[in-house]
Amino acid sequence: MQDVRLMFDALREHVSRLVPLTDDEFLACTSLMIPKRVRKGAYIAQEGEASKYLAFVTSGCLRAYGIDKKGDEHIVQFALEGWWITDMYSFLTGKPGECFIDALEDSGVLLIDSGSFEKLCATVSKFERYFRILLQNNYVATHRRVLASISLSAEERYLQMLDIYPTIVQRVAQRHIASYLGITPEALSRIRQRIMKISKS
Amino acid sequence: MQDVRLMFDALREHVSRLVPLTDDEFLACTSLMIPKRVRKGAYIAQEGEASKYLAFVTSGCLRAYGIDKKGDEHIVQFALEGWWITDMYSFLTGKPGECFIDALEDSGVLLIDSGSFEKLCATVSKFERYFRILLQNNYVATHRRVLASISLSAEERYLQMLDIYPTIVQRVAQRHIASYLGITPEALSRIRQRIMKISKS
DNA sequence: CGCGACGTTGATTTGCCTCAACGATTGTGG
DNA sequence: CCACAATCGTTGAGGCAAATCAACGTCGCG
Repeated sequence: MQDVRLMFDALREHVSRLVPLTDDEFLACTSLMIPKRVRKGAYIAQEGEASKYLAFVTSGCLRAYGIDKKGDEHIVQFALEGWWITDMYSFLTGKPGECFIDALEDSGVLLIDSGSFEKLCATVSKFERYFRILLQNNYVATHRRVLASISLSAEERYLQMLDIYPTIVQRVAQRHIASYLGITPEALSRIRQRIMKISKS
Repeated sequence: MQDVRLMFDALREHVSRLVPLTDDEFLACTSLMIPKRVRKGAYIAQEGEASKYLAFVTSGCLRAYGIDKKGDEHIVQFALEGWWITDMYSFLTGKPGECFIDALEDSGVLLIDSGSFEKLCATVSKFERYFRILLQNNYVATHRRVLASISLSAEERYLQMLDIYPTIVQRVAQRHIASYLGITPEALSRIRQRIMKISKS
């Protein structure tokens, strides 16, 4: 695990990429964020419980997932270093959450609760700007995923994921990739086998 | 079609619901927005062409859709009165668009180009705030849709849509609903038939 | 070492797609 | 005002991609 200083450096680096910050502006945010280690398998949000925090991942990997009535998991989002993750519904409304968020690797996160988040946006307009831009980018990515899910075959969706998120495919267990794509682990195994054969010939 | 004044009233009404505005603040935005009628079937964005505008719908109904290599349409989003719609990728980057946006009914929209949009957000911080909140709400809705698409059957997705967007299901042609759900019109027809029978018995 | 989780492979089933035909509705030109 | 074409929703028959169920080898870990 990295030093707390390094965690904040990572955050500043990522914010500055979209919105340059002065030292003072960044300081306003560090005082509101709680550094935390999350061990592999540990949760930062659980369905049915209010999830107060928005998390910035400084190291490791987390996932957000829902559970259907058959008890199967369905991964809605992965978050590697430099990504934000939360149960947005619960974060915004304060109501019980709709999904689980846990760590797939030993990870480090910076947490901010919704009250502090609103205060930060209201006080430092550059942060409001930063999150507006971040959410716009997320809008593009998520709408692409929706389009893929209604227009592509399982194999095409896997190839698209390999293209867009090669790192995730490398680091995460295959059954989690399958879950993210909306298919069974067996189906993904066969798809990979098919791709191997074709690319060899 | 409604009077231009009414179109701006509708916008103000919707913005104020999230962020109260003074007359001056709202004025800054009216001067940047272009009112326009969009006849049924007319486009406000086309794939491959840069789409400069973000649109607020004051009346009628629009849709955003992509076309796959077989030539089939896949609807990513509907927008009724009070909704915003754009090809966000093209709007943000200025690059050629990824989808088409056209009107399903005679409609009225207020258009703002990306330059004016950025200026508005930079000048009037309440608008930046408004869009940040709007995008957060969109985040919740779109992630729910993703979860539905990877975890629910076609019938369950249809029932969910009936629950969340009953107005859209009423107003829009069935094949468009099918397209939005990622199924064929035939499949939707059979699903509806099955539901009718069950609810009658 | 032995247990459990994971990925693979095979056999079977199934939900939805594809293709085709049909009636109902809409709108269009003569 | 009516014939006509076009579009839409429905229904049926057959096919296919992916799910399900089951068995097996491998690996990491207690």
